[in-house]
Amino acid sequence: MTSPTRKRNTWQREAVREALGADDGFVSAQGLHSTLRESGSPIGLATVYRALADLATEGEADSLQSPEGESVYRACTPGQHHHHLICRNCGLTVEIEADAVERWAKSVAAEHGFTQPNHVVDVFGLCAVCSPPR
Amino acid sequence: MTSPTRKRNTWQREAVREALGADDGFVSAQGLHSTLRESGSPIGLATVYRALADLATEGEADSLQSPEGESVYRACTPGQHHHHLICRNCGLTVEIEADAVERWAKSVAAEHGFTQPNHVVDVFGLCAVCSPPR
DNA sequence: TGTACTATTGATAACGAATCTCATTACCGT
DNA sequence: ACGGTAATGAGATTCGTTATCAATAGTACA
Repeated sequence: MTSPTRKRNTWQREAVREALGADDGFVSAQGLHSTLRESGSPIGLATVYRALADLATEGEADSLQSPEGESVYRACTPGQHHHHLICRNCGLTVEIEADAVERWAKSVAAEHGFTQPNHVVDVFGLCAVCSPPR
Repeated sequence: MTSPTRKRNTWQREAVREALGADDGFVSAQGLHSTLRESGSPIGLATVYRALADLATEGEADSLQSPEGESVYRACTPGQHHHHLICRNCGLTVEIEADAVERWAKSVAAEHGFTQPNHVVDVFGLCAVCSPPR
Protein backbone atom coordinates (compact mmCIF):
# COMPACT_ATOMS: atom_id res chain seq x y z
CA MET A 1 0.00 0.00 0.00
CA THR A 2 1.06 3.60 -0.33
CA SER A 3 3.12 4.75 2.57
CA PRO A 4 1.18 6.89 4.98
CA THR A 5 2.19 10.40 5.86
CA ARG A 6 5.33 10.19 7.94
CA LYS A 7 5.94 12.21 11.02
CA ARG A 8 9.53 13.05 11.66
CA ASN A 9 11.18 13.13 15.04
CA THR A 10 12.78 16.44 15.74
CA TRP A 11 14.34 17.72 18.91
CA GLN A 12 11.96 20.66 18.73
CA ARG A 13 8.87 18.53 19.08
CA GLU A 14 10.48 16.60 21.87
CA ALA A 15 11.42 19.81 23.64
CA VAL A 16 7.85 21.04 23.49
CA ARG A 17 6.51 17.74 24.74
CA GLU A 18 8.95 17.79 27.60
CA ALA A 19 8.38 21.40 28.58
CA LEU A 20 4.67 20.76 28.53
CA GLY A 21 5.04 17.78 30.82
CA ALA A 22 7.23 19.75 33.20
CA ASP A 23 4.52 22.29 33.86
CA ASP A 24 1.62 21.32 36.06
CA GLY A 25 -0.82 23.97 34.91
CA PHE A 26 -2.09 25.17 31.58
CA VAL A 27 0.40 27.15 29.52
CA SER A 28 0.02 29.33 26.48
CA ALA A 29 2.06 28.79 23.36
CA GLN A 30 3.82 32.08 23.92
CA GLY A 31 4.53 31.24 27.53
CA LEU A 32 5.98 27.89 26.63
CA HIS A 33 8.09 29.51 23.95
CA SER A 34 9.49 32.00 26.46
CA THR A 35 10.27 29.23 28.90
CA LEU A 36 12.11 27.25 26.27
CA ARG A 37 14.03 30.26 25.08
CA GLU A 38 15.04 31.19 28.60
CA SER A 39 16.39 27.71 29.12
CA GLY A 40 18.63 28.19 26.14
CA SER A 41 16.65 26.59 23.36
CA PRO A 42 16.63 28.47 20.05
CA ILE A 43 13.25 27.03 19.09
CA GLY A 44 10.98 29.24 17.01
CA LEU A 45 7.59 30.50 18.02
CA ALA A 46 5.77 29.10 15.00
CA THR A 47 7.19 25.68 15.75
CA VAL A 48 5.84 25.80 19.27
CA TYR A 49 2.40 26.66 17.95
CA ARG A 50 2.58 23.81 15.47
CA ALA A 51 3.86 21.28 17.98
CA LEU A 52 1.16 22.16 20.49
CA ALA A 53 -1.57 21.91 17.88
CA ASP A 54 -0.25 18.50 16.86
CA LEU A 55 -0.03 17.24 20.41
CA ALA A 56 -3.59 18.35 21.00
CA THR A 57 -4.75 16.60 17.84
CA GLU A 58 -2.99 13.40 18.78
CA GLY A 59 -4.59 13.46 22.21
CA GLU A 60 -1.37 13.98 24.10
CA ALA A 61 -2.40 17.41 25.30
CA ASP A 62 -5.58 19.05 26.45
CA SER A 63 -6.34 22.50 25.23
CA LEU A 64 -8.85 25.04 26.32
CA GLN A 65 -9.47 28.73 25.97
CA SER A 66 -8.52 30.82 28.93
CA PRO A 67 -11.18 33.32 30.01
CA GLU A 68 -9.10 35.95 28.20
CA GLY A 69 -9.42 34.06 24.95
CA GLU A 70 -5.93 32.62 24.77
CA SER A 71 -5.47 28.97 23.88
CA VAL A 72 -3.71 27.16 26.67
CA TYR A 73 -2.34 23.64 26.76
CA ARG A 74 -1.52 20.98 29.27
CA ALA A 75 -0.06 17.50 29.01
CA CYS A 76 -2.50 14.71 29.71
CA THR A 77 -2.57 10.97 29.73
CA PRO A 78 -3.85 9.95 26.31
CA GLY A 79 -7.08 8.11 25.98
CA GLN A 80 -8.61 9.47 29.13
CA HIS A 81 -11.40 11.93 29.00
CA HIS A 82 -11.33 14.30 31.91
CA HIS A 83 -12.07 17.83 32.93
CA HIS A 84 -10.24 20.42 34.97
CA LEU A 85 -10.46 22.45 38.09
CA ILE A 86 -8.26 25.48 37.55
CA CYS A 87 -7.09 28.24 39.85
CA ARG A 88 -7.81 31.61 38.33
CA ASN A 89 -4.89 33.12 40.16
CA CYS A 90 -1.94 30.74 40.10
CA GLY A 91 -2.99 28.31 37.40
CA LEU A 92 -2.89 25.23 39.62
CA THR A 93 -4.85 22.54 37.88
CA VAL A 94 -6.52 19.40 39.14
CA GLU A 95 -7.84 16.80 36.77
CA ILE A 96 -11.31 15.72 37.67
CA GLU A 97 -13.38 12.84 36.49
CA ALA A 98 -17.03 13.28 35.95
CA ASP A 99 -18.77 10.22 34.68
CA ALA A 100 -22.02 11.71 35.88
CA VAL A 101 -21.44 14.80 33.80
CA GLU A 102 -20.47 12.74 30.77
CA ARG A 103 -23.70 10.86 30.97
CA TRP A 104 -25.68 14.00 31.56
CA ALA A 105 -24.18 15.70 28.51
CA LYS A 106 -24.90 12.72 26.32
CA SER A 107 -28.46 12.37 27.46
CA VAL A 108 -29.31 16.05 27.29
CA ALA A 109 -27.99 16.14 23.73
CA ALA A 110 -30.00 13.10 22.75
CA GLU A 111 -33.14 14.54 24.32
CA HIS A 112 -32.99 17.47 21.95
CA GLY A 113 -32.12 15.41 18.90
CA PHE A 114 -28.48 16.41 18.87
CA THR A 115 -25.85 13.96 17.71
CA GLN A 116 -22.08 13.76 18.07
CA PRO A 117 -22.03 15.62 21.32
CA ASN A 118 -18.87 17.26 22.54
CA HIS A 119 -18.72 19.14 25.73
CA VAL A 120 -16.71 21.80 27.45
CA VAL A 121 -16.78 21.42 31.18
CA ASP A 122 -14.27 23.28 33.26
CA VAL A 123 -14.42 24.77 36.70
CA PHE A 124 -12.46 27.88 37.59
CA GLY A 125 -11.96 29.07 41.12
CA LEU A 126 -9.38 30.09 43.67
CA CYS A 127 -7.30 27.28 45.12
CA ALA A 128 -6.74 26.90 48.85
CA VAL A 129 -3.51 28.88 48.71
CA CYS A 130 -4.93 31.73 46.64
CA SER A 131 -8.23 31.97 48.49
CA PRO A 132 -8.66 35.05 50.66
CA PRO A 133 -8.26 34.20 54.37
CA ARG A 134 -11.62 35.79 55.25
CA MET B 1 -24.51 60.78 49.05
CA THR B 2 -22.68 61.27 45.80
CA SER B 3 -24.79 60.40 42.81
CA PRO B 4 -23.96 57.02 41.39
CA THR B 5 -22.66 56.51 37.88
CA ARG B 6 -25.48 57.06 35.47
CA LYS B 7 -26.16 54.99 32.46
CA ARG B 8 -27.62 56.84 29.56
CA ASN B 9 -30.16 55.51 27.12
CA THR B 10 -28.94 55.71 23.58
CA TRP B 11 -30.50 54.34 20.45
CA GLN B 12 -27.26 52.45 19.84
CA ARG B 13 -27.55 50.41 22.99
CA GLU B 14 -31.18 49.73 22.23
CA ALA B 15 -30.32 48.66 18.70
CA VAL B 16 -27.77 46.18 19.98
CA ARG B 17 -30.18 44.82 22.55
CA GLU B 18 -32.82 44.41 19.89
CA ALA B 19 -30.58 42.82 17.30
CA LEU B 20 -29.31 40.43 19.92
CA GLY B 21 -32.84 39.43 20.84
CA ALA B 22 -33.75 38.92 17.20
CA ASP B 23 -31.13 36.25 16.73
CA ASP B 24 -31.72 32.84 18.21
CA GLY B 25 -28.13 31.66 18.26
CA PHE B 26 -24.86 33.07 19.50
CA VAL B 27 -23.47 35.99 17.52
CA SER B 28 -20.08 37.63 17.47
CA ALA B 29 -19.66 41.37 17.96
CA GLN B 30 -18.46 41.72 14.40
CA GLY B 31 -21.34 39.68 13.08
CA LEU B 32 -23.84 41.76 14.97
CA HIS B 33 -22.17 44.91 13.73
CA SER B 34 -22.44 43.71 10.12
CA THR B 35 -26.08 42.84 10.60
CA LEU B 36 -26.85 46.25 12.01
CA ARG B 37 -24.94 48.03 9.28
CA GLU B 38 -26.69 46.03 6.58
CA SER B 39 -30.02 47.02 8.02
CA GLY B 40 -29.05 50.65 7.63
CA SER B 41 -27.77 51.53 11.05
CA PRO B 42 -24.63 53.67 11.14
CA ILE B 43 -23.57 52.25 14.50
CA GLY B 44 -19.86 51.92 15.13
CA LEU B 45 -17.99 48.71 15.80
CA ALA B 46 -16.49 49.86 19.08
CA THR B 47 -19.93 50.72 20.34
CA VAL B 48 -21.20 47.25 19.58
CA TYR B 49 -18.31 45.77 21.52
CA ARG B 50 -19.03 48.07 24.45
CA ALA B 51 -22.76 47.44 24.42
CA LEU B 52 -22.30 43.68 24.34
CA ALA B 53 -19.80 43.76 27.16
CA ASP B 54 -22.21 45.84 29.21
CA LEU B 55 -25.15 43.59 28.50
CA ALA B 56 -23.09 40.60 29.53
CA THR B 57 -22.04 42.33 32.74
CA GLU B 58 -25.58 43.27 33.57
CA GLY B 59 -26.70 39.71 33.03
CA GLU B 60 -28.87 40.44 30.03
CA ALA B 61 -26.67 38.43 27.71
CA ASP B 62 -24.71 35.22 27.93
CA SER B 63 -21.28 35.15 26.44
CA LEU B 64 -18.97 32.31 25.66
CA GLN B 65 -15.93 31.62 23.57
CA SER B 66 -16.57 29.88 20.31
CA PRO B 67 -14.27 26.95 19.64
CA GLU B 68 -12.33 29.31 17.37
CA GLY B 69 -11.72 31.68 20.24
CA GLU B 70 -14.16 34.41 19.29
CA SER B 71 -16.43 35.82 21.96
CA VAL B 72 -20.05 35.25 21.05
CA TYR B 73 -23.17 36.59 22.70
CA ARG B 74 -26.78 35.69 23.06
CA ALA B 75 -29.73 37.33 24.77
CA CYS B 76 -30.96 35.57 27.87
CA THR B 77 -33.50 36.02 30.57
CA PRO B 78 -31.72 37.85 33.40
CA GLY B 79 -31.23 36.22 36.76
CA GLN B 80 -31.29 32.71 35.46
CA HIS B 81 -28.17 30.66 35.35
CA HIS B 82 -28.24 28.19 32.52
CA HIS B 83 -26.07 26.44 30.00
CA HIS B 84 -26.33 25.78 26.30
CA LEU B 85 -26.65 23.06 23.75
CA ILE B 86 -25.29 24.45 20.53
CA CYS B 87 -25.27 23.12 16.99
CA ARG B 88 -21.76 23.19 15.59
CA ASN B 89 -23.12 23.57 12.10
CA CYS B 90 -26.03 25.99 12.10
CA GLY B 91 -25.66 27.62 15.50
CA LEU B 92 -29.09 26.61 16.77
CA THR B 93 -29.04 26.98 20.52
CA VAL B 94 -31.12 25.46 23.25
CA GLU B 95 -30.95 26.68 26.82
CA ILE B 96 -30.60 23.87 29.28
CA GLU B 97 -30.92 23.82 33.01
CA ALA B 98 -28.62 21.74 35.03
CA ASP B 99 -29.10 22.04 38.73
CA ALA B 100 -27.30 18.76 39.11
CA VAL B 101 -24.29 20.12 37.30
CA GLU B 102 -24.36 23.28 39.38
CA ARG B 103 -24.24 21.29 42.53
CA TRP B 104 -21.57 19.01 41.17
CA ALA B 105 -19.33 21.94 40.23
CA LYS B 106 -19.72 23.51 43.61
CA SER B 107 -18.98 20.34 45.50
CA VAL B 108 -16.05 19.27 43.37
CA ALA B 109 -14.49 22.71 43.89
CA ALA B 110 -15.04 22.53 47.63
CA GLU B 111 -13.57 19.05 47.80
CA HIS B 112 -10.29 20.37 46.50
CA GLY B 113 -10.27 23.47 48.63
CA PHE B 114 -11.24 25.80 45.83
CA THR B 115 -13.41 28.82 46.54
CA GLN B 116 -15.46 31.16 44.38
CA PRO B 117 -16.16 28.55 41.75
CA ASN B 118 -17.19 29.54 38.27
CA HIS B 119 -17.91 27.03 35.64
CA VAL B 120 -18.04 26.69 31.91
CA VAL B 121 -20.43 24.00 30.82
CA ASP B 122 -21.54 23.88 27.24
CA VAL B 123 -22.47 21.05 24.95
CA PHE B 124 -21.75 21.23 21.25
CA GLY B 125 -23.22 18.80 18.75
CA LEU B 126 -25.18 18.52 15.55
CA CYS B 127 -28.85 19.34 15.78
CA ALA B 128 -31.51 17.08 14.32
CA VAL B 129 -31.55 19.01 11.05
CA CYS B 130 -27.79 19.10 10.64
CA SER B 131 -27.21 15.50 11.70
CA PRO B 132 -26.19 13.12 8.92
CA PRO B 133 -29.12 10.87 7.87
CA ARG B 134 -27.03 7.74 8.58
C1' DT C 1 27.77 5.51 4.18
C1' DG C 2 26.09 8.63 0.78
C1' DT C 3 22.28 10.61 -1.58
C1' DA C 4 17.84 12.22 -2.80
C1' DC C 5 13.32 13.28 -1.32
C1' DT C 6 10.50 16.02 1.33
C1' DA C 7 8.67 17.19 6.00
C1' DT C 8 9.96 20.57 9.24
C1' DT C 9 11.80 24.72 10.77
C1' DG C 10 11.91 29.72 11.70
C1' DA C 11 12.19 34.86 10.68
C1' DT C 12 8.99 37.73 9.26
C1' DA C 13 4.83 39.28 7.15
C1' DA C 14 0.00 39.09 7.31
C1' DC C 15 -4.28 38.64 9.55
C1' DG C 16 -8.01 39.38 12.68
C1' DA C 17 -10.32 40.13 17.06
C1' DA C 18 -10.54 43.30 20.59
C1' DT C 19 -9.16 47.54 22.88
C1' DC C 20 -7.63 52.33 23.18
C1' DT C 21 -7.53 57.36 21.86
C1' DC C 22 -9.62 61.49 21.71
C1' DA C 23 -12.26 64.95 19.51
C1' DT C 24 -17.17 65.27 18.75
C1' DT C 25 -21.91 64.30 19.89
C1' DA C 26 -25.98 64.11 22.47
C1' DC C 27 -28.33 62.52 26.95
C1' DC C 28 -30.41 64.36 30.94
C1' DG C 29 -30.94 66.83 35.40
C1' DT C 30 -31.55 71.40 36.42
C1' DA D 1 -32.43 76.11 27.04
C1' DC D 2 -28.04 75.11 29.31
C1' DG D 3 -24.07 72.76 30.89
C1' DG D 4 -21.70 68.85 32.62
C1' DT D 5 -20.33 64.66 31.18
C1' DA D 6 -21.22 59.94 29.53
C1' DA D 7 -21.29 57.85 25.14
C1' DT D 8 -19.97 57.58 20.42
C1' DG D 9 -17.02 56.32 16.42
C1' DA D 10 -13.11 56.43 13.02
C1' DG D 11 -8.86 55.11 13.15
C1' DA D 12 -4.69 53.58 15.37
C1' DT D 13 -2.85 50.07 18.29
C1' DT D 14 -2.11 45.77 20.65
C1' DC D 15 -1.62 41.06 20.70
C1' DG D 16 -2.49 36.11 19.66
C1' DT D 17 -2.25 33.20 15.88
C1' DT D 18 -1.51 31.67 11.11
C1' DA D 19 0.67 31.96 6.44
C1' DT D 20 4.86 32.43 3.54
C1' DC D 21 8.86 30.51 1.75
C1' DA D 22 13.69 29.73 1.53
C1' DA D 23 16.85 27.04 4.23
C1' DT D 24 17.53 22.96 7.02
C1' DA D 25 17.62 18.32 8.46
C1' DG D 26 15.03 13.52 9.10
C1' DT D 27 14.55 9.24 6.81
C1' DA D 28 14.38 5.64 3.29
C1' DC D 29 16.96 3.38 0.25
C1' DA D 30 20.85 2.17 -2.91
